[in-house]
Amino acid sequence: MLSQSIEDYLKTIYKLQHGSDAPTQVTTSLLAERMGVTAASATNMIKKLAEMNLLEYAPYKGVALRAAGEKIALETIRHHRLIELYLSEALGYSWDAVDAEAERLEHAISEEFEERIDRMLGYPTIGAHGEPIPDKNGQIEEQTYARLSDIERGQRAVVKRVSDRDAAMLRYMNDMGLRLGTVVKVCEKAPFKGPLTLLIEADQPQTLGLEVAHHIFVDPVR
Amino acid sequence: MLSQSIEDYLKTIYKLQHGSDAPTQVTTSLLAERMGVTAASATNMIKKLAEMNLLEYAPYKGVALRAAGEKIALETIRHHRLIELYLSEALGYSWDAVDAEAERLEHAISEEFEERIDRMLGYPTIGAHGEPIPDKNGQIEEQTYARLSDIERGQRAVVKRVSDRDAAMLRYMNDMGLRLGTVVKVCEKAPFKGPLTLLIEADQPQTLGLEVAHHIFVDPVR
DNA sequence: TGGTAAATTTAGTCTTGACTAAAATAAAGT
DNA sequence: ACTTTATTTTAGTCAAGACTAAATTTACCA
Repeated sequence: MLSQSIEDYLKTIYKLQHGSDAPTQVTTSLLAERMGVTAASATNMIKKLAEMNLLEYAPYKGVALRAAGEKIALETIRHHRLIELYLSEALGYSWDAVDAEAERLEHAISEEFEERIDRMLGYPTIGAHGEPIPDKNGQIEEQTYARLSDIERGQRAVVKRVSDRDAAMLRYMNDMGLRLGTVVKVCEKAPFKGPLTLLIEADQPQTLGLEVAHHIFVDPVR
Repeated sequence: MLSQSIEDYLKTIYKLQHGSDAPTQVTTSLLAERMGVTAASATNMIKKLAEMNLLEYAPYKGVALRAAGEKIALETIRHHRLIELYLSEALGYSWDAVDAEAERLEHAISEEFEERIDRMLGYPTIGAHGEPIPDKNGQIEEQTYARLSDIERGQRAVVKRVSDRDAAMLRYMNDMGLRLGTVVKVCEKAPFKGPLTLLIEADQPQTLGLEVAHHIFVDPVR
């Protein structure tokens, strides 16, 4: 059994490599920042993971997962996303609360637990925030969506995924009435990176800062 | 936040102090054995817990929980038993599988999780194996039942609780058809600590070794 | 009551994964 | 191309919680 810490590092590296922010290289400092540790600590762990053949390490350059490391990362992500969805569907957790809870549970559950909630949820492929859930074999379908911030004025779009990085932002989006599948229409876009005005289904128009819109992924309609 | 290890020690001490096996003293070696560590390791932890005022420690004699330690123990036990019941009721876990899963989950769940499953289960007071579940304030109603091994021939009794110490034994009891609430009748008792013959409700009579019967707690009827 | 066996504690080590401070390397600007 | 700055790595610590081996205490029995 691998330590919780190792699983977390691998998961974080995977998400950095495949995230929508598309970093060229996964550097030590970036990883350290995401893990909430110092760069020195990250270097230590990187060396250990490289030693275990879980990743490719070019000192001073960055890291990349090897097949074995990616497998573990995907298993961990699968656990995380299944638990998030379960918390949301079966226990009524809100969008912004599932991540923190899943963060701890993902390291504690057995294969049996995973299988039971997977079955109970009907073998889902999309998580609570719209992320793809890797299957048991570690297969994952990474999707690429447009950002709401890039949608043209007058365009309508379906909310497909939201970033789960910031719980407060998730709560804000939730309180605005945004859900997965919600159809939104961009009514206005203020100039100079100003806020956009959004119409959510039959609701009243609301303004939304670019920063938030940047973390909402949509599929334009028509 | 206290470490997982500390919670486990406190929980184990509580169970030793209040268990049906009624040990006179909770000794270092007994605690070490239950925790699966060496006596030296147990001594270290005991000293640390005494330092934290969580328990009373008389070197070479034994330990006893102080109020603060008991509170933590009961919170941990509450988590454990709520999770066990949830796994059993909501996820279809078998009697013998809940303990191992709960053992890891109990340290990972939040207060919110606890509250949600508590509500979902209807604020239960009895756990999956018949143990009392401490309430949110750490109040617990310890019950004392007779052991099936002590029941006289011809007597009928209701299964109220089973020991959860040995998963294999739990599985065996389960496969025999024993459940909480099951009414059993002792048909025969072989001499010299021999097996007893049991009639389970409308079933065929079955023989059961004393060792197992010792771990089944019942309420005699009539 | 003294001697031995069993239980307990002490002393010292190990591993994991964090940290700080210092050294080394890479990158960027003049 | 050289210097400054930022990033990364190295070196050395620390805390938690386990371990083994040795020393100590208790308990029991002759």
